[in-house]
Amino acid sequence: MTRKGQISRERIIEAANRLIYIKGFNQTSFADVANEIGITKGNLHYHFKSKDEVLDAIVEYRLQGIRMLLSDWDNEFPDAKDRLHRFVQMLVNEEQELIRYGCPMGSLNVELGKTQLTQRDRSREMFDMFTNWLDNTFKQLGNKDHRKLSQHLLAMAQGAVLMSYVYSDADLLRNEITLIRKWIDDV
Amino acid sequence: MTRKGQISRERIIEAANRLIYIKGFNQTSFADVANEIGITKGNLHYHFKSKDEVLDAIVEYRLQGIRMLLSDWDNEFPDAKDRLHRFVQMLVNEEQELIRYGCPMGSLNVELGKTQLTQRDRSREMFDMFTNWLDNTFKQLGNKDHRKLSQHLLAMAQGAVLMSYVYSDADLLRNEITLIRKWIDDV
DNA sequence: GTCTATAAGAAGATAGAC
DNA sequence: GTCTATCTTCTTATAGAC
Repeated sequence: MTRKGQISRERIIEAANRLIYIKGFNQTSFADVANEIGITKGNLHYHFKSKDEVLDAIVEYRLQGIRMLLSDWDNEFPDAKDRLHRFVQMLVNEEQELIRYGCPMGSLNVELGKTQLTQRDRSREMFDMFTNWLDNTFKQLGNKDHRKLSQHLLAMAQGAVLMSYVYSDADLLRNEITLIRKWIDDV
Repeated sequence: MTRKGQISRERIIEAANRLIYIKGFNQTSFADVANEIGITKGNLHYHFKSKDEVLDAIVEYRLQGIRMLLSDWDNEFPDAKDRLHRFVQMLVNEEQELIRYGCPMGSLNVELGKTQLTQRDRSREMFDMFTNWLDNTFKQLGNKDHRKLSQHLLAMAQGAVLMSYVYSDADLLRNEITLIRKWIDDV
């Protein structure tokens, strides 16, 4: 693949990723994505034969991002509890986007889970990545119920984001974050 | 409106409500709904001029259901804490559907919040109904932070349902329910 | 009220010129 | 690689017969 081709492909993935987060997968058309970056639908189809392939690329792109994120956290925070707090800090850093558009991972899974089961299976890997990372972190804290704890932390985070998204309410999110932090301290 | 007409309208709303829960709003077409109850698309359009009107009717239908539900709980459980536990019991009773299709209220709001803001505002009233009811219940328990507590309980419930839906995992849901119940007891 | 027929547009996808 | 043109299918919606 040529250098120019790689750049185009990357631009498509980034634009599609953003649009799908904002508008949802089924509400984002080839025309939307093509328009966004100033190419035609035909050209887009040269790079991706189907919408399904675009989704595949987006999920892979996101997985790669999560992989790097978790790797960075592992390097930066040797202490397990610090890592848990870093996880929660993500909700603070992304506050505005979370309130406006919800969790990119959660909303995509909810949407695909309804009717696109195959695609949903792939997008679930994003959850797996966080679940497994949290699982290891709780294990390192010596907790026997590490699996349950990792799922519970994810559930609290998802619930907090969903509610603050429903009500477009930053205070709601901040209050939930406080509660989650207390929970982490008490674990 | 004739008796026969009312029956048809009711049947349409119930079928559309179910399909929209299972498939999502944007993925449910007029043809789907018409097929489901054995009428034609043209006939459906006689009863509802637009898809938006169908959604309106569904939201009103659901609100009515929630209104009755909460009213029943108020009558059956004079004790505030019993009422909170009755709320959580809903997650047990609806376990299979929640795991398969998620929360009807949460998933609809997530979907509409992306691009259909007007319709989303209406569907948010379902959340308002629970929020206000829980708010009153916590107030009755004499808690100063009643608003925060009601939002937190809803957030935990939504997070629990979302995670168990993502993983199609009844055990995950049951474990979360146990934690929520403990939280209620400690409030 | 319920039907058939049809319009009008959007969407995913393909073919072929450049 | 990128474009234009076209196809097909689906979806919302309307018109008019019965």
